[in-house]
Amino acid sequence: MLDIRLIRENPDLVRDALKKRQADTEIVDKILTLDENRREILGEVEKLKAERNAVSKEIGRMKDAESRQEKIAAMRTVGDQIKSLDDDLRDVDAELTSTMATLPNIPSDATPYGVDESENVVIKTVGKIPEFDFNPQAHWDLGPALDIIDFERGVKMTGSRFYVLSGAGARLQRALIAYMLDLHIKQGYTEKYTPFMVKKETVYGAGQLPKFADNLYKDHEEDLYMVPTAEVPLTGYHAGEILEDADLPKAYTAYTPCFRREKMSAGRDVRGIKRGHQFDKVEMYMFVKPEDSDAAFEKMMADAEETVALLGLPYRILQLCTGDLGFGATMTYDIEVWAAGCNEWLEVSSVSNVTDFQARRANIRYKPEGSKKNKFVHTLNGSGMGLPRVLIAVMENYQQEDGSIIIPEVLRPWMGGVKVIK
RNA sequence: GGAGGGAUGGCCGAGUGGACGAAGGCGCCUGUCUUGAAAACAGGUUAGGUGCAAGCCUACGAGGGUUCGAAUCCCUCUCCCUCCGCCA
Repeated sequence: MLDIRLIRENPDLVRDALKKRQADTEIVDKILTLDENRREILGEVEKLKAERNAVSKEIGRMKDAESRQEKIAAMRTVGDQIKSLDDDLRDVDAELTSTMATLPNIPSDATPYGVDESENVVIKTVGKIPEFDFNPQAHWDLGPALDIIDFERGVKMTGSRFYVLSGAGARLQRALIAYMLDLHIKQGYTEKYTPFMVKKETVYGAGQLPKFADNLYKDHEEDLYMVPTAEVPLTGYHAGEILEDADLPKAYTAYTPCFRREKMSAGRDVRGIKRGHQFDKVEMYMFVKPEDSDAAFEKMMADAEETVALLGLPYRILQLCTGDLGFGATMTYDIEVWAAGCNEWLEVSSVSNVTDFQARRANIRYKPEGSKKNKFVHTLNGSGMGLPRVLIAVMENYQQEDGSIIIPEVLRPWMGGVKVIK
């Protein structure tokens, strides 16, 4: 959610932001009209309410029955007017809010302009793309051969794009989760275990609703949503709260499964375990003072990078351009790892500075030291990281000619002595 | 799933139709006193909207209703607690 004042006072800034995102700008005019309309009605109804309040107090003190009745009758009319204006106000308010809710955040000046993902900027590439003296296999061949990924049974039980990890495969994923959480704790994050199902308001607060309604799984009986990312419960964690200046920044990490309905046709992009409807992810999340969010962004980015670097995987960092930026983000870096069998870069992490966009929706503020006025915090989120794709990269990059997979050194503490999956 | 009880400011808690944004206490802040602190005393201490401002409006779990007027009466919902049932 953007600040209505910003839109009111600086509509061109907002229009410009929408253009950079390749989005239509007429929504701005709609908002301006609704806002003007709202304030006009508000002024009117508040004047009437002030009158009613004053006269009602008078009535309470009046002794003379006749003039008292007169006042009561007069106020009955005013009451009707108020009711009708209040109805109008509610309608305009609701429309204004729902329209505002569809407006994306304003890209940072540091975000490069671009039309779509083809214009994202590669910031750096680290590590060498491994070379094999044999033909490296993709995980969808390696996995079933080692009996660590079972596609058929996943499909049998649930449907396409579901799978079962088995034996050392399941354990390897669990090792990755434990490795990531323990590393993030060392980096200064506090671990949270959150609900995996949340209320509509919680999803809305994180900015996933209304825009991504079609991509969410929902329990209609209880009106609960399955989380599409831990970002949702971690944003909701402090929703409606006023945080203490001294308690900031707050840095959290959480492991959750993520559930996404997104319907995509079968093909290269969804092959194997690249893009299931259910996947695991470890997330980093921060609540910071506005003046600290740039530095927090750099830290989170460094933390994400360390996570992939310690695994010994070749990776590259991309800065998203304005046309590819997520709905709530002002600036985003993606980390992609090289997958030797798929022969492509896979996105495993996305780190974003959301500024006050989620905080405004979820109403998360803090009391600045020595100031009376509460301010919205800035929030940042970053994956650290998406499990299936890291699993793919480990499997494919650490494979050997006989189809076995060497376990990276950093994961061995959680592998119970297993050094090679064969 | 059934029965009952409850929800008021940072916390405790009073308030059953009229000067109540809300008594009292605790906590916190400021001042007086003090070398300093404590104590005592005095004052202050919710958030949002709107307006150039003075101010005005809104909010006592949420939403609706009754009324000239609602923390207070009525309806619906949500959450919490106790007991029964069921259950990892």
